[in-house]
Amino acid sequence: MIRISKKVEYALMALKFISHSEHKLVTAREISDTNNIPYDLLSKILQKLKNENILASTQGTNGGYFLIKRPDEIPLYNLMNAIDGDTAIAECLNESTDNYCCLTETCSIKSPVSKLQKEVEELFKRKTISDFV
Amino acid sequence: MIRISKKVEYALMALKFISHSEHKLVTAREISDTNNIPYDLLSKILQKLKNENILASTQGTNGGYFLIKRPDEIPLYNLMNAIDGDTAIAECLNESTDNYCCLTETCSIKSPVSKLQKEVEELFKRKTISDFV
DNA sequence: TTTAAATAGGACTATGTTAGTCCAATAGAA
DNA sequence: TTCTATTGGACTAACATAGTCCTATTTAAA
Repeated sequence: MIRISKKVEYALMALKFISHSEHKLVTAREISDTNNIPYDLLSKILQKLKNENILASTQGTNGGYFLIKRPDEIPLYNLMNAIDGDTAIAECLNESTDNYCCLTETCSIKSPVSKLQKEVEELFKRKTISDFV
Repeated sequence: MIRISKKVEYALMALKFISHSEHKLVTAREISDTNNIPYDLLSKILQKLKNENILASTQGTNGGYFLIKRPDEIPLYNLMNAIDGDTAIAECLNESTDNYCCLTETCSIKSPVSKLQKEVEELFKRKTISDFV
């Protein structure tokens, strides 16, 4: 099963909402209420988008979030990486060394799977947030 | 995270092994031993490939499995469906009615996500087992 | 006709991931 | 000082995946 996570869906909905908003700043509460997204979960997601320099925020009363990149400058690939971490389609394709695959010696399909990985990656790099807003 | 399951990886390895074998029949044990795949798990996978009319089998001593389709006639998409069930990239895109998404009314991204779904699907339909053997 | 080798298949468990919750701290405007 | 908002750590619940165990059933060979 190959699936984009609920968190990424929520992120897309949030970014759509923010990019359509007339106000300078949009609060997590607003987004949560209008899109039926659990508030606490959404907060975490927005923070990750901030850390990835997709959003910026101001705290305190009248605070909120705003976009600091144009939607067409944000590949879906980056969004997914920011939220869920690695996007490798198979564990063994992960760069991190602590994810050593015990089949390394005998694996007969590593090369074609890598190729598939690249094609999926390209698809998700081509897609940007502007395709969703 | 978007990922093909270990089961699908095992299926690809098994199909590669079978398609390269000189013998008419290949046993689950042979495949399991030479590829380091857990025997019981592999058995289940081969049975599913049989139900999907990718493999056929004969039981009993000297029994085993054999391919009944050419690798280039088996889209990766079908393999994944046979083994893991639905391949929708988002829950809400599932056809089955018992998978009702509670965001249906408010979901703002259904249409672009559907489009992405189609593109991913096409990629996995284009790829066939012959790309892996 | 017995035995061994093989597929067939149900039920169960262990582990890991995802989604979601709870709580406390910090920042800033009114 | 109080209220509103982001920040962020820790935890829990639910679910999916991977793997195991056990018992038929089928068939060729001894």
